[in-house]
Amino acid sequence: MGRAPCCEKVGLKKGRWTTEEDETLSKYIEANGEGSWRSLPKNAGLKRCGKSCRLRWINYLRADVKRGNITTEEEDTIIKMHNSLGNRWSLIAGHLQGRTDNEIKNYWNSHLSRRLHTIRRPSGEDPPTIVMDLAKIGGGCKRKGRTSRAAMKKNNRNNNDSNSNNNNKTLSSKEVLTEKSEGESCESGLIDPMPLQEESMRNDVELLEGLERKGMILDTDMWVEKRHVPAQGLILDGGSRSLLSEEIESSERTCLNGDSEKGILGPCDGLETSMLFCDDIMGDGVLMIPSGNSVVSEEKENGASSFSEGEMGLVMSSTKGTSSEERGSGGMSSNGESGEWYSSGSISSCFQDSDWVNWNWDGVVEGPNLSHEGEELLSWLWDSDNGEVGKMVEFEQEKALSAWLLS
DNA sequence: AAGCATTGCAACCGCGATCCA
DNA sequence: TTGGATCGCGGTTGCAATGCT
Repeated sequence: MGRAPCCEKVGLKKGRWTTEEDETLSKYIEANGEGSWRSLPKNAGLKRCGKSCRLRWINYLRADVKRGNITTEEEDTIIKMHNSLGNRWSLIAGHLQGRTDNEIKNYWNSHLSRRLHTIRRPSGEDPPTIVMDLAKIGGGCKRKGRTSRAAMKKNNRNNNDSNSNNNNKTLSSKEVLTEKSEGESCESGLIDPMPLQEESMRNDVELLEGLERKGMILDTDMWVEKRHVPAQGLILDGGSRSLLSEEIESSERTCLNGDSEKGILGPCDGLETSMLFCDDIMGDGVLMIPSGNSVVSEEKENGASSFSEGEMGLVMSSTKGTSSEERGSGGMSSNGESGEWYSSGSISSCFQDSDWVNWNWDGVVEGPNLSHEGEELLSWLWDSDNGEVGKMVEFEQEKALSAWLLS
């Protein structure tokens, strides 16, 4: 038996709320207060589900709901907090005055998630093959269809203030990101590096080379040509995934196992490689793990929900693949294997030695150690970003830490 | 001008958490 | 302690709005 419905659905109205319904709901709640959502529609004379009434009130009718566009400050806060907290929209919304979880969630899904990461592949012949830069996101190639409202507003703003962006102003990476993201054309995913990003790219190169020295796989060619999987795996972002997907799918030696809809690729007969794609915080992720282990099959059964918490840049060093269970929410593997993990909003710092943290699944679950989520939050706090964003969210960081501790 | 493609947002849905008798 | 009722959250869907061809 399933649970009882929250309300009698027969005869209830669905879809958009009319102004009359809004007025009715508002007047009733103003007179009687919030709560008792189940009985509210009947008492108020609304042919709506109680849940629908609650949602309408919380997301739209409440007096303290903030209208208008998400500001850049709010956007930065969202990004930072999402990096640490994952899809905990209500928690994030709690740090943004007047914003609802639904609004934050929608904004994330429609604006932020697809432009936070991308992959670059220099045309040069030398490795490293993969270069990632936070600011290289882009909405991809020129698209058809409606320009985003944000872009329209931006265009309007730019038209009104045509000189504002032509004065060699140094853009923050996010600004660059935003500028690049809206409907600009690109070629094969390659974008000329912005001056501001060159150092970051160098860091990426150095760090990725460092990881390669650690024996981790860094080179897509290695994957495509050698199909050799070292003892480690690497989660990449959506851009990496796309690139790898293209290359691997174009390879004769590769086959999809039919679970591609779930995001699982491989294992393939005769190959040593398995890949697990997972939706990640910033869109997509790729987890590369050795085939023949239990992780792949487990993930198939469980719908590849691992790593959906949204952490970015997880690096595995376990040879047996320990990460089959959900991370971040207590559902850790209990097989007691240990490894290393890292989380960051940028893969650049992902491979810095100092950022490597030894973890132990058992410890995460039951020991006094910080949970994964906590580690992430702390890593964010430790990662003293002296930039504007970092300053701006200091207070939010404190609140986030408090919220996390309380939770 | 019409149809198509795409976006963004409001709303719905299912489920876990919490409350309470 | 138990189980039903309710709340709250996050994922997903539907559709109006809008730009492009």
